[in-house]
Parts: sequence; structure tokens; C-alpha cells
Amino acid sequence: MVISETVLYSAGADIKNYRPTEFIFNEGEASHYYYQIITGDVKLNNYDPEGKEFIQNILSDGESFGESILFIDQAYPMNAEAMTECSIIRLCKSAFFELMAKFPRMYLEMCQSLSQRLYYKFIMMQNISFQNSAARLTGLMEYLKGSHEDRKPYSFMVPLTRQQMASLTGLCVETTIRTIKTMEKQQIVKIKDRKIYY
DNA sequence: TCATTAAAGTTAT
DNA sequence: ATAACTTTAATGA
Repeated sequence: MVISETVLYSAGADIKNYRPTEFIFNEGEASHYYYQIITGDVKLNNYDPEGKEFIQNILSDGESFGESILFIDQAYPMNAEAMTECSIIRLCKSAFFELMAKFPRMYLEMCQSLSQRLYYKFIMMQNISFQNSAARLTGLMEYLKGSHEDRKPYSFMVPLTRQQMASLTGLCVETTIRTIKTMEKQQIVKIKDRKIYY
């Protein structure tokens, strides 16, 4: 979902800047804002009691977040944490709904955006229940490559660290590394300068 | 098959 | 320099 910045400003939005590792909102809090990233990367995550992170999603420039909970009266089920220096525009709940009411076209786009998120969640849930590390990782890479033009093998550089891939698939880093290595031997991926090409 | 632990090398800040 | 990331190896569920 991308709403033009001018529209957001005239609706009363403001900008907030965040430093890496800073939380934009926390699990358990009530949701009050629609957030849209101007620049930077944000991850939606959870930490289990032992402190191990599970990343729900990673978002970048132009993408929005937090809106899925805006429609219901529920606390956030995850944290939003800045991964880089971030400039984020936010619009409060009431103004957001006024905007949606005023521009049906925008409302439709919002539905499409939510649908897209749901699709991602569904795919990833299936991936993770496929009880085997190689399948989980290919599933993740296949999804990421989906938003990429070139379908050829090795044409897509996975824009994630092994650590992040592990946190997205619920695997541990070491398993991720080993699995990627055997996948390289099987010619499923190529590795160049530590970057993974799929 | 995978997580965990530990130890060490590498890269980024 | 120091933290973050990557890698290898041993061990156990």
C-alpha cells in the first residue's frame, strides 16, 4: 500500500525518525497509527521467552505496516523494529479511516495490500510446516524471487543475511548455513562473495 | 534431521 | 575496536 506523501500530510500525518534497533511499536500495545516507510528497513518480529527472534516480515521503502490491526480492536501481536536508519510517516487511526471513506479507490488498494500480506503469510506458514530445512529455505527464496523479473536460475541475489533467513524460517543459523552449502553442491544456489544467488 | 554449544574467522561500523 | 555475521565441529534429542 503506497499512499502519496502529500495526501498523508494533508490528512494530518507526521514524520518520525528511528535509529537501528529502535522499536516503532511493541507487541501487546494498542494500534493507533497507519505507518508508511519513506526510507529504511523495518522488521515485524517476535521474541520467544529465550530471546530467540522470529521475523514475521521485512519491509522497505514505500511499504506500509501496522494497518492490518487497525481494523480491529486488538493489541499488536508483534513488534515493529527499525533495522536501519528510518524515516517513517504515520497517520492516526481516525484520519486514516476518513481517508479510506473519502477515496474508495484507496480503500480498494488497501484491500489488495492486505490480501498480498495474507498471501505471504499463507505461503510462509506452509513453508515452515514443511519439516525440512532445504524446503523451507527454497520456499522463502522462491517467494522473494517472485517479486523479481528474471526467472532464470542464479539471477536473484537473496537480499538477506543467513541470520535473517534463519529467523524468517524458524531454523537456527548453523542449520541454515549448512543447508545452503549442500544446496550449493546440488547446484540449487550459487554463492559468490558470501551472497546467495537463486 | 536439526538444535545447541563452543570456538574461531570475517566483515561492517 | 567492537559488534554482528559466518563458519566448522562436537554432541545430543
